[in-house]
Amino acid sequence: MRKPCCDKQDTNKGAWSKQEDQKLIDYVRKHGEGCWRTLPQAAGLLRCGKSCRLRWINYLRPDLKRGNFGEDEEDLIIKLHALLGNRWSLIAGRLPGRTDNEVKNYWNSHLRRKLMNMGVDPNNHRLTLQTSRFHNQEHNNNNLPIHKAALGSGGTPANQPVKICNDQQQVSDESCGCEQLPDLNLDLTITTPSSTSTYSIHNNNIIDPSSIHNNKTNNKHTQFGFSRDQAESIAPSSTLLLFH
DNA sequence: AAGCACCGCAACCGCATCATT
DNA sequence: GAATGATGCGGTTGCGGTGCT
Repeated sequence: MRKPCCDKQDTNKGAWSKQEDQKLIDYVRKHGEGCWRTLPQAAGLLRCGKSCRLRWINYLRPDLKRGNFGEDEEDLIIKLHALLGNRWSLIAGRLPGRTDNEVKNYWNSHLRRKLMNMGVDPNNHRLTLQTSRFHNQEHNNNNLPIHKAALGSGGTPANQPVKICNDQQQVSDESCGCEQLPDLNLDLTITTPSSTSTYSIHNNNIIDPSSIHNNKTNNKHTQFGFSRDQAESIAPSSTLLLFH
């Protein structure tokens, strides 16, 4: 049986005070991140290490970008969620200055609803019947990706609630009478700001340029922020089609 | 102005994963 | 390979703010 991460009797819980914040900031500035377990005592905080870590990462870190998410960030989150699922830390890793908690909260409070209003199941990023039709029509009308078109300002289909085929149930294109989805010709490229390398997803194949060099790293995670295992386990979804 | 409902965010909790011995 | 400890992650909760009646 594992010991609890801290002695809960002697720790504060709940909102952080300014003094606590300042202590944490001072300590991390002096000693850097890490050793979260011993940090509270060393910094004179009556908090558990996990709590300190969370506070620092989600709120006190100097490189945090606070404020509303931009449209491009929204787009990226949706794309990445379609690729990665609820791997918030990986998604946040692609958004400079954003934390996993922030991205997760934003997804749950804004983007989920937006997608649902667009007739996209936020869990599997598949279109439902009504909006498939809408999508086809929309797609024919202009070449904007549906997310761009729908999330953009003005005249969004989100303004017009869309009937979902079947509550909580993934609706297959076939069962809804939609035409078969065309063969994927998806070319979604992910780049890191610090790297010229990319993962390309093309025709359902994930191409990792680094594999060419066969770098033997022990790291589970690649420099791209997610492992090849993860990337390879990603199944293409309808949302990705939207960006086709 | 008061009560209520809803929403967004910060924080907590439990489990998973990684590193070390 | 097993055991143990530290850290990271994702789901969930609870509180405070805001808008509506």
